[in-house]
Amino acid sequence: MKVRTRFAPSPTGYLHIGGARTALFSWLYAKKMGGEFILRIEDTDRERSTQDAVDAITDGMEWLGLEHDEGPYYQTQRYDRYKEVIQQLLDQGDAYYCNCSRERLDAMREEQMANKQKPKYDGCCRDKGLKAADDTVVRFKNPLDGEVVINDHVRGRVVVSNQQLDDLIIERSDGNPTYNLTVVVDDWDMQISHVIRGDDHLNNTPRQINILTALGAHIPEYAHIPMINGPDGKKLSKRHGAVSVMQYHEEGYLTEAMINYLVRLGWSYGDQEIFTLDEMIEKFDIKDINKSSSSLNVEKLQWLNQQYMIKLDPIYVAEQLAFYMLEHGINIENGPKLTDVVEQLRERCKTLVEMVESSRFFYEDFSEYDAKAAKKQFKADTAMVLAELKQQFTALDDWRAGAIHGVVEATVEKLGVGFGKVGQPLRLAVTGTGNSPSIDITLELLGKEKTLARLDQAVDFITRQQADE
RNA sequence: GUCCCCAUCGUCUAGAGGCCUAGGACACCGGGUUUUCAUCCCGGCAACAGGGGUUCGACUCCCCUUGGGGACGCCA
Repeated sequence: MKVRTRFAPSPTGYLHIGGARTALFSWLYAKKMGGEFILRIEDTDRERSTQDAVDAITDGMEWLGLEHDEGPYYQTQRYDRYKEVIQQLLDQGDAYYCNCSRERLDAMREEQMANKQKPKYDGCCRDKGLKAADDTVVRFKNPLDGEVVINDHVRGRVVVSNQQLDDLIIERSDGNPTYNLTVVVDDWDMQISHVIRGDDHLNNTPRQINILTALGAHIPEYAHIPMINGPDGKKLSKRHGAVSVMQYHEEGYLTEAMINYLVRLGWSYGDQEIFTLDEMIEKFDIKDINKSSSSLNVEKLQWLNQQYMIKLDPIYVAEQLAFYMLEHGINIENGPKLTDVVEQLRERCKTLVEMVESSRFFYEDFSEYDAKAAKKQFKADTAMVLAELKQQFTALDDWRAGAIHGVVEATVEKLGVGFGKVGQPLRLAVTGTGNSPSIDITLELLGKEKTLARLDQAVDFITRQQADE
């Protein structure tokens, strides 16, 4: 049987990190097995489903590179089919109409809780033979006894007694089908071979298997993967910051790093930490997925991101960087080539957004210096050092790192001071901060004109500073 | 409350009864390279939740306790 997996989000919000990983695992497995990956939008909750959320999810999938081979299917467009299946269930006596009021249901639940029982529908209308009416729902006749066995590929054998289950609603009084019915019908119709989903659905699985069985449908393989917790080990929530995968995009992470981080969360292949996409596809296997939930750790993501910035082709990284430059209002026409920036800064930055900020001085002038660095580097005699440097640089025609380095060294010698007395003030003067790539390369990329202007500006600044004291 | 699931360093994880003096990675702390900051290299800190079994032998198997998570909706 051909492997067909699916990702079936409900469009009620952004694509969160847990969903993204579930999608990744499904996608990887399909790719590995030469199968297909299907995208299905579960939008039967008309109150909460929005087009914006659909867009947010597809944007996230696109950013991660998780292309689907089929779909997206929308459940709201398959209502005729659900009706048909509900009718079939009704006809064969596996479903019935129920007119119990919400009040009665609520009261019953409360009483059962008070009696320390598991709340469940009591089957009140099961044998009443009610006809369809405005206030009736359709319930599935769940088997009264026996048990359902799930041979989960991650969890192993899970057994649930039918006595724990109840007759769930498959069609609301407004005629809309419910989740447990639509999933079953879709997984069946779409010939899904492996249902890979979050383990919050493990409890739904026995119900779904019962419906599938009543329908005479083939039961798919199941793999319930654990949840992802926040850095504090508690349930993921907005308080933790980045829950939406697109937020990581905004913060300057590469999709390669994100995918690599995600795949290692709950899955491993020996001691290997870094995987190319092809390696992932080759080495991924459901049986190697962990059973326990894991917590998010941004430091590791950052480390991976830097590894990828260093490892990937600078041309590619520069293309990514261009997006952030624009986003952060930097005109890249005003400075060095982005590939040069990438090559010089990738070992000093964890994210592309960081790289934007660290390279800003190449493109934009500034009027303030890093206070701490200024206090340390801009001393009374610094103006003289910088003035001397300016004079030397003005006379330099060969504006390349090697020659620039020579000038700095000559100045150090001429003034009879340590390199630190020259290099650091120079760095601060041209970048506004205490750190940058090596000073000669920094100057080469910055250009002669800007270097001279900034030396002037720094001399001015120091002179005024002296006057103030 | 009832049912289901889970449990190795702070975090991600290796470990399928002897290979474990429990390995790797991130983070952290030292040291080296680097006339800035990083990168890189070397070293260090740090875990089998607790208690019972089974076994010649348990991180590995079973049971209990504890702790965490999930489900219990005319949400998905």
